[in-house]
Amino acid sequence: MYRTKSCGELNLSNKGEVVTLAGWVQKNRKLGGMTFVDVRDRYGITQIVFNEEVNKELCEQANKLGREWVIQVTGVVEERSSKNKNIPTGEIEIIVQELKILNESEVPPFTIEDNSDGGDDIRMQYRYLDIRRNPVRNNLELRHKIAFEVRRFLDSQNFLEVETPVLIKSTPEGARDFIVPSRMNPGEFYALPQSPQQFKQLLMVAGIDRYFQIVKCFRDEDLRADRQPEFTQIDCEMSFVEQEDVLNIFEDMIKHIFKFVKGIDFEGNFPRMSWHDCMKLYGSDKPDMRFGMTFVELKDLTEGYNFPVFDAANFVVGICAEGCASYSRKQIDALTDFVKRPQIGAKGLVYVKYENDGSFKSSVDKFYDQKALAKWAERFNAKPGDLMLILCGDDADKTRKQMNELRLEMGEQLGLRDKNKFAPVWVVDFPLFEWVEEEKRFYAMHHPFTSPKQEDIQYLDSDPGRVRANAYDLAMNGVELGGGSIRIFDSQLQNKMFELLGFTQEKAMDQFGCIINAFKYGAPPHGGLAFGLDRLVSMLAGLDSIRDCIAFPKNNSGRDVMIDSPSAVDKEQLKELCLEVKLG
RNA sequence: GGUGCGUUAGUUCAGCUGGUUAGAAUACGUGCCUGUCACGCACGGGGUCAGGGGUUCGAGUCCCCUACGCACCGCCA
Repeated sequence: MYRTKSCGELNLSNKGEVVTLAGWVQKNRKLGGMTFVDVRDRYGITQIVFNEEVNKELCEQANKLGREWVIQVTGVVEERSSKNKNIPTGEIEIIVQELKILNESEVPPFTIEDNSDGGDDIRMQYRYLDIRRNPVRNNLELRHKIAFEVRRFLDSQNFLEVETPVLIKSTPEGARDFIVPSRMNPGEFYALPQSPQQFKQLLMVAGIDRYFQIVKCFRDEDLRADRQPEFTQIDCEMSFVEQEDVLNIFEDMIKHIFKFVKGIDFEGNFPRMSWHDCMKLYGSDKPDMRFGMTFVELKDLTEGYNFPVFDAANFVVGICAEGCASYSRKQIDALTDFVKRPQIGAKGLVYVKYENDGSFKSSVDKFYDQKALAKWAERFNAKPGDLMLILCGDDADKTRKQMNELRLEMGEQLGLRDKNKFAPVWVVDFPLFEWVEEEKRFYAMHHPFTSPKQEDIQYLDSDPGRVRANAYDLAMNGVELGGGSIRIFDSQLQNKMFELLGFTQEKAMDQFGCIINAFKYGAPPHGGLAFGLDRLVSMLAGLDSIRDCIAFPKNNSGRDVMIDSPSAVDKEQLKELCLEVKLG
């Protein structure tokens, strides 16, 4: 037996026991004839002591120990004469009788401590050392707990976890597929699933009326701090349900996770907001509801004052930053630069300070008198001391998007984006279609199986852009945690959708033939959703990047710098696959 | 495909307007130190300044290209 106790569990109640511990050398402190060594394992750190006067040979051996050597020690648990209140085992230490070096270690490239001196790059390259650190391991433990609670909750609700294949069929709609060549079928390829969408719907046809799966999904698109090419979804589908049922069950699931993982109770039900209102008030379909500062539209109030910039724009929108009238010229210039960055692309920023004496001071004083500005302030519901920030543009959607960035930046600056506060919102009534100008055609905003709202079916032909879908997202703190929809289960309506999306019958059969056929055999009404597990974990852990809660993540260019993938393959392998690589 | 920032010791960084031998902290090594726990003290080793090209009497510093990293835009049904 390598150990009788872990390095995190001993305390005064174990005084006098003879124990054996195994772990890594965290630190070696020599004080003259005495040597203290911290031994670390997954559970904690325990101090072991060597004394030259008691056993010189053992002490000399201890002095040779280097960081991250793996050792096994046997000794007696004793009360410390000077205690360390900062760690759970700080009241005891082990008087070592036997020391065995199980393995030596090279000096690690960075320090294995909570505040490591290593940067992201080198920590990813040596991720197996990084995971020895508490912050990273804690994230993995939290991830485990969340996945565990998801299973516990869904099991209690009669959901069945079913595995679906990873080698499936490529469909050109949506994100790019990762493709996998088939040796036994030369010239043909599998695709890795972007989601198990079709399979979970087929499971509904198969009578598995409550399905879920915690499953890897793959999308060959560019990465972000919150996007990895392979990521994990909590994928769910239910039969004989309406939107209301789905929202309620999964709201309960999210509440269950927060309660049992973090001890957080939400007050009442999650608010719901239509997609249209979200865009109008927040300029985003994943609004950060931790703070207000909602959009106020001003175009009508700006007209008739010969301010060329606003007169030339179709759309004028602003936010009111409470108590920010004291912002300096420098601070406002910085905000102007912020919105003018190419990523945001605004031409400029108009400000109006509502001074404490009740007067207004603005960047457009030349055009608007105090009376006009007072009317603006009224619409903003502004108080003396507030700062109004205004953007304009021709494209209302684009301008709202820019204002969204500014709103989030102001929320950040004012400390309103508290990581310990969680503000969920169900975004509902998404449009069914999205017009893609470059291709002059409609695309399914969610996916082609999403059902239109019953009352909007009448506009399918005349005004497709007006049709709303039974689709929904759960947003929290400005992050899209998940989303889904009620699916079409009527073959005729499904065919109509394919037609509107520009699929010929042949193309629809080629890509979705299986599900079209399956729906001929008694498809139940069904719907579902999927949550991003990585995002959920990062949210609960307060992380800025989902990488920090993934054991072995990929870097910005989709590379695993630890195992150095992707990589070239042997010519023989390519030959077997009938493939030839030609780099442009 | 694009934009911005970055690349200097094992690591994290500083290095000003171009000017002697490129610094700090930490890590590492050696010695001292009997209650440390971010131990302390002393000494020491450690650099292709990402790579290439250019400007200059002179480049870590300025310019261009390439590579890599991070953030973002496009993209992500």
